[in-house]
Amino acid sequence: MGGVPAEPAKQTRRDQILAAAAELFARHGFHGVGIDDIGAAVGISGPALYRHFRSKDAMLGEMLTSISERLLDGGLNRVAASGDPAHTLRELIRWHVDFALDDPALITVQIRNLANLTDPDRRRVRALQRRYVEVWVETIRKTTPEVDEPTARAAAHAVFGLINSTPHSAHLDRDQMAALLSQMALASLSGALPVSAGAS
Amino acid sequence: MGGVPAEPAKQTRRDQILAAAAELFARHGFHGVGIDDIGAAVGISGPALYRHFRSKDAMLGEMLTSISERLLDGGLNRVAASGDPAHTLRELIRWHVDFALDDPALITVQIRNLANLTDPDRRRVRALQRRYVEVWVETIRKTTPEVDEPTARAAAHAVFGLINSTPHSAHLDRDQMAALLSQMALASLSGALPVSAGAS
DNA sequence: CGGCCTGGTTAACGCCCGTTTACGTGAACT
DNA sequence: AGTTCACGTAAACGGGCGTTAACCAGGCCG
Repeated sequence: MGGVPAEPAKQTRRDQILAAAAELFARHGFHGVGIDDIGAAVGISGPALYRHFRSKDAMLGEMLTSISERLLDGGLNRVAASGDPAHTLRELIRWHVDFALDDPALITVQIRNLANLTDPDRRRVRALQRRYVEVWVETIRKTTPEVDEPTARAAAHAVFGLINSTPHSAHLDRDQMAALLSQMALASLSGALPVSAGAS
Repeated sequence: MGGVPAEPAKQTRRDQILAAAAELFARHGFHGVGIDDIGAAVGISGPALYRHFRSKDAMLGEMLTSISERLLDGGLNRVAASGDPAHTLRELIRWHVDFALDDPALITVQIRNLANLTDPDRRRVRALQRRYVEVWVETIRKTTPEVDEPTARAAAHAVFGLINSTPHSAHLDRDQMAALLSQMALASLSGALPVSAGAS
């Protein structure tokens, strides 16, 4: 018990609110959650939130921006610390899988509530997301130079969809889930990408 | 064109409204779309919609129910008309890919707006979705009997996520997209499923 | 011709909910 | 001790929006 509760205290309230709000937004959607609900979730009631955030939209904005930044930063780090592209790709997959498994609520919110962002916030978030996608595209094309860029981009989106499916299943042990998703992601890329058949 | 416009005429208004509403819901979210917006999209204005639907929630309910029914029916048909499981699986993939590519708006709505359904509607939709997942799970387990049921279910969800990513990319030719998604889906299943490694 | 059903219209109602205001409290610093 | 500031509270405001009401045009049937 007698710990050192000094440094978490600074961030606690804001972050606590953001975490609670993320959970609620994920479950009920942005408009399905009232300001009072969010307050209640952290023990304070209603308009007290305005001591910490300018508006409800600002909460969502900050939430999605920070998610996108974290994703992008993690991706860039994996790429920077890498050897061959194949290894980098596996690292990217592992990174994204871990993220999705550790914060399913954030994933859900980011997917479902982009439309509820303020215009400038949405631009910011989209820009970050695009850069993150580019990290994947470059890595994919280094492992498999035959694929053209649009295909690589579509494949990246598909893999995101695959990994982000995690909030919908969730009835598997975390490690098993991580292994399954990683293997499927890798297989979907290495097994399908070189082939660009013309099916009609 | 002296055709036989008898039977389409009956459905037109309702379906036209549903189609327009689906497009709008997909883009702006259920609450981001006003009743007036939907009316404007089909040339009538506002409350005229109440001649065709009991409420705005009823529109969403009917929309999602019919999507789920169509998906399930299509799945059941492919399974019924099948030979070996491997072929059935490819048919299921093709079916889902075609659906997602032909109606990206419906896919988006179904993913993003489950939470906005009325409780009884949500139960109905979820029941249909579960049955659809079971169709996949059974087929998967017939092709690869070693995998346990929870894993097969998680894999099915992952494949849905992969295929349903289509609204996010969409900058590829339709046939190329179909081929890419089908190949990735198949690869993710056949390349990863037998392997159930214990990663830590 | 005259009534009825169908599918529109516009205006008004009423609620929900984000936001603002006015106010209170206790810790902290001078 | 007194001022200040961080953090809460409860009450009032105001707009947006789903829904309802009242009304109307036209096709069809008797």
